Amino acid sequence: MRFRLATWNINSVRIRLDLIERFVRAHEPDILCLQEIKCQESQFPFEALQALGFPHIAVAGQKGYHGVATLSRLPFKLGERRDLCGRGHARHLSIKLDGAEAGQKPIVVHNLYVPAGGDIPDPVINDKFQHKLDYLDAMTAWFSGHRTKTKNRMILVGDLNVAPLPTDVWSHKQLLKVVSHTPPETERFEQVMASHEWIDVMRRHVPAEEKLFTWWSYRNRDWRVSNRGRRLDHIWATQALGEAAVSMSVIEETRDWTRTSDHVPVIADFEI
DNA sequence: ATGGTGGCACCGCCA
Repeated sequence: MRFRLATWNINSVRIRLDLIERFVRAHEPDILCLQEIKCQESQFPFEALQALGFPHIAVAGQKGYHGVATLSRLPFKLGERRDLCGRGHARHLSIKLDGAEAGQKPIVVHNLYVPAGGDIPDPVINDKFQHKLDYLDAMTAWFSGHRTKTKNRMILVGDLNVAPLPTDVWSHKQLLKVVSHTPPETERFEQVMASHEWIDVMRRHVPAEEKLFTWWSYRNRDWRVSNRGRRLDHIWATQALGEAAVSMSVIEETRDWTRTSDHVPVIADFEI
């Protein structure tokens, strides 16, 4: 079984349907995980996305903010929608892929949108930063509770809003005090990864010495020239699927499209 | 050192 998985923080699914169509036609993902859909499930453009070749759709939405959706050409069962910090935010959704081989566990795909954390990296005066740290801790606790780390077949994708490595930001030194790359965040990020021996699929394909970004601020006019990017979007796999991710690519071309998202899609091909 | 942009929904919030 081979499938192509893509993740993209779309920053409003409703106003970027044309860009989703353009991306899907060019890259033909079998599963597309979207974050920041910014709408309720009742407002979600099911018909338009089904028409793009995704008959199977799961949505966790809320009014105006956040929200994730997983679109699939392959049949799946809805897993769960976790509210990790109990604030009623729609930030997680998991699915279980059908068609697994006899005797194998299903493949679970987690789609996550970790809180951005606000501007000031101080949990005492900035509750949004506290929430982000709590959210990462809750992820660690959650995955620590999973058994059979080597046999569970799970993929986790999404906008995790942390750039963990020095080469995941345009300037390690200048961003150490900027939310997304501060030590309290990157340390927790490492703890989440360790909690289930998650594999960083993107870094399996691009050496840690090389810069690798998935997000460029809207505030930099010429994003390609200034290249002040960060790697905020991630694809992880459990040990049982680590070798199955046979290729990975960051689709930078979408960042040049008119009225696009500030995040670009990341694709991984799995050969199970 | 500062301000720079964008979406949604409300008369700012969140990113």
